[in-house]
Amino acid sequence: MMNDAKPNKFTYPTLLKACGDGGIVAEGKQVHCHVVKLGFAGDGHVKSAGIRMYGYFGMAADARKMLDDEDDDDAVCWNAMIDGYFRCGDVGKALEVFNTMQSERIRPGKFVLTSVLAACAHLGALDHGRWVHAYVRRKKKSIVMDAVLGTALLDMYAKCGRLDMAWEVFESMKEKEVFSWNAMIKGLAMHGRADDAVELFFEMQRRKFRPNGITFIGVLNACAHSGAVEQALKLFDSMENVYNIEPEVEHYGCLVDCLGRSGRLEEAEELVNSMPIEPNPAVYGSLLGACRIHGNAELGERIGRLLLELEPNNSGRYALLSNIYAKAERWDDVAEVRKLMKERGVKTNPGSSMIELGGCVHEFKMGEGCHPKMKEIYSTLKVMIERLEMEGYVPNTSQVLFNIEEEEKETALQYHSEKLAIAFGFISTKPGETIRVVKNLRVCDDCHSAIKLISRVYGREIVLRDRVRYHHFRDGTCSCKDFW
DNA sequence: GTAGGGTTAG
Repeated sequence: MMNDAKPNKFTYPTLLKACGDGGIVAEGKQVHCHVVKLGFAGDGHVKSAGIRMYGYFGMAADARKMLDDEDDDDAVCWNAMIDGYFRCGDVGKALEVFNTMQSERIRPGKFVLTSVLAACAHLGALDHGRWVHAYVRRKKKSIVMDAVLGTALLDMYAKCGRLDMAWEVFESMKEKEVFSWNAMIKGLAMHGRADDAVELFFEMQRRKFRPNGITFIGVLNACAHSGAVEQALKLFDSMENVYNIEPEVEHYGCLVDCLGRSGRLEEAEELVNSMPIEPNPAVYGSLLGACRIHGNAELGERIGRLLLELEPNNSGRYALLSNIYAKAERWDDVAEVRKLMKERGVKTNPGSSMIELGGCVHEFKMGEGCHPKMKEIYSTLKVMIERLEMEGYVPNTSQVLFNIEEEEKETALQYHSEKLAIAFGFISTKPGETIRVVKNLRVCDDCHSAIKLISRVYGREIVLRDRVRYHHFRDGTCSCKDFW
């Protein structure tokens, strides 16, 4: 017989997976059609591979349709769906699906729990993450804490502001891999603990783990956010000389960031011009950010104009350039950048802050009044700001039309999203309880100084994660030492 | 008998 090579249901999971990995959408859809025609769509292996493929394509709705169409689904299918929503940027949906899965009495194993922890980490959903941790502990006979699950758990704690718990998990892990060390190093870096991050970098080598390119992104990042320029230069040089790792564009970006933040703008620019690989927009972005911090309008203008052509749709770049002009009181240029943005139809990226209370994630956007307690939140905030003003706080909103690196505009009653989230935290927690907020953009100068004061005046610890790092406010100071 | 799963960075 010559029919041996005819495709059967065993062929399709591999095929779907390959389409997903290769990002070939048209082919993938076609394979899916075949699968349906041949009646294989209900098979668990086929189904999970299809869901995963659509997730990789960024087509969450199609993935969901596959999940819902046939009812033969197991944990692998659900896991593909959770991961799919995560990839598509709908992290809240990922957690929702996890709940649906459990209501259908499918028991999560280590794979699902790992995906869920990644979603919690992203959202800053500490309570959800803690629940997973408790679940893993409860089921320790059936769920083995391997390096991947442990890493996801410690990463969740670090990204949710609990560096102490991240460390505890890390230390207790019997199985560690390079990525576990990387996650812990990055966690320390995010929290501004540069010395500890570098120390751990050496410790991993004493334990015979070889740093890789990602490890270096972690340590270089740590240096950038603590002003440890010499350390960063030394580490960067050692990449090739000692570790035989060729620096990639991201590593150059870290170094440019580090030099620039520390005010060594000439060296930063020199590095951008002399680096052996083509700088990407992120590298120029670091340089532009440094120009804002240090008020260098001359360099800022050159780099800003370049970036506006490289990335005409990135609203953050316009905001940053406009900010640099505003700082130099070049108001005509500020207006021109805004006009350019309007002409090109560039949409601003709205700031949003999340706070998790009672197992529920609340999201706030500036100027948005849809939260049921919005009235109370605004009046609380008004009272708080008045109190701060008595303590010497001066709202810093007069000068710039856009805020830091970003796009938010602030008027008397339009508070930045983190202020709204914090006010909501105040009316929803007991006195003395730590307030934890996660923001999608970077924190601005004004909010930063206001929150410092809030932490002192109201005796509250406030933990704020912005787009790149943590700020622990306590007793009038911030863990970033005002260097961010 | 053959096939489908999770982590760190960007």
